[in-house]
Amino acid sequence: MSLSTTEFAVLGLLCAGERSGYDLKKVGEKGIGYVWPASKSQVYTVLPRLVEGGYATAREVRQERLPDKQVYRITNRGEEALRVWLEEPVDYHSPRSPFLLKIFFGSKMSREAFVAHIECKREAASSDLALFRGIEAEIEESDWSIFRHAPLRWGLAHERAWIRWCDQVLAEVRE
Amino acid sequence: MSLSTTEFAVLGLLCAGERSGYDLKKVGEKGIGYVWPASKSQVYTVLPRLVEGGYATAREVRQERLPDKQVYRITNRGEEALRVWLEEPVDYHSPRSPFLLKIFFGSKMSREAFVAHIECKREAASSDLALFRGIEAEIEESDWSIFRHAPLRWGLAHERAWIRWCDQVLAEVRE
DNA sequence: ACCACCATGTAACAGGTTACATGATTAA
DNA sequence: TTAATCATGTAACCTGTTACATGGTGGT
Repeated sequence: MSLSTTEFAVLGLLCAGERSGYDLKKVGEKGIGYVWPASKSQVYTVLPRLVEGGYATAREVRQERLPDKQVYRITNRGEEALRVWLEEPVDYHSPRSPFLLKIFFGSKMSREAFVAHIECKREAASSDLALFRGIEAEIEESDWSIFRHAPLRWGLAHERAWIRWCDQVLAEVRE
Repeated sequence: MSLSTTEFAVLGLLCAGERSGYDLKKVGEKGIGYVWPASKSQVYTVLPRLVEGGYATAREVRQERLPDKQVYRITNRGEEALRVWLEEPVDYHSPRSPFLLKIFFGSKMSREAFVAHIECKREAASSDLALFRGIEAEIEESDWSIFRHAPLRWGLAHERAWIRWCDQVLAEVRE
């Protein structure tokens, strides 16, 4: 029985301590959210499978006022499986980009639509950049390790590269 | 009946003229391959669906020596559908990166494994960069439009950004 | 009164991958 | 003779998304 990437992502989050599905969904959004987004239902689907495979254990927690919940804890086996997976090489198949696909077929659309696409992408990149900068600022107070910093820095570099690219393309189209 | 991104990608390729499934698979590999890779079986699955929807027509071509083949041609309806889709805005949800996911959980792996990941990524980026540079050189002879140039230039910028990022991370880890 | 948050799940569906299956021709 | 190219498809499977379904608590 092998685990999916999402399952390993959940195991990774469980390393920080006991969590419910609901917690994971929230914690997941900020943090690994922009690296490996997972839908709520996917998280709930995955958790019992981890228990089944012996990678985690579940425990019911009774609450007053609030609904009862299932809380999951990673097992030794889970930690070991995570470590092994983490240390395995990744394969870098280029991720699909519907955006670049449209640009590629840019000759089949109106000039206005093409420009609009680039402008829109530029704005999206700007706003993501601002978002990442916000996170960066927060981090500087609390001190984060390189493992959190590095992906964030990629985010920053990536969005900046997109902005430069958009500007170049816009300049060329307008001349 | 709505089309998937792969179906639009195929329609886009069919704009250049009649093609068989086999042709598309090959043409697809170089060109849009690094922007929207499609497996052989996916192409063959998609083609009859395009015909069914009236976006393309199929015609059998008899060949001597070589096996007979189905050749597909885009219809007016197909061209129109493509144009409409192309001009629609894209949503930019951050693509999943198993690589960054592993980096994020870098504290759970050995230092050596971590360094190996970064070095490996750097090499992959270098070799992709070389590949893109090769394509760029070819292009300069034949003259390509901005629509082909722009995605390629993104590829170049992207790989260069990765290399810089890897170097930064390696420097930090080693100190 | 209404909305957001807590909390968990199921079912249907979409999109895609991998492996399986076949078989002639041609160049090294 | 071995492998690559031409040529097409099916079937099983995996992963993930969206919509559906429920219901109490607490703030504005």
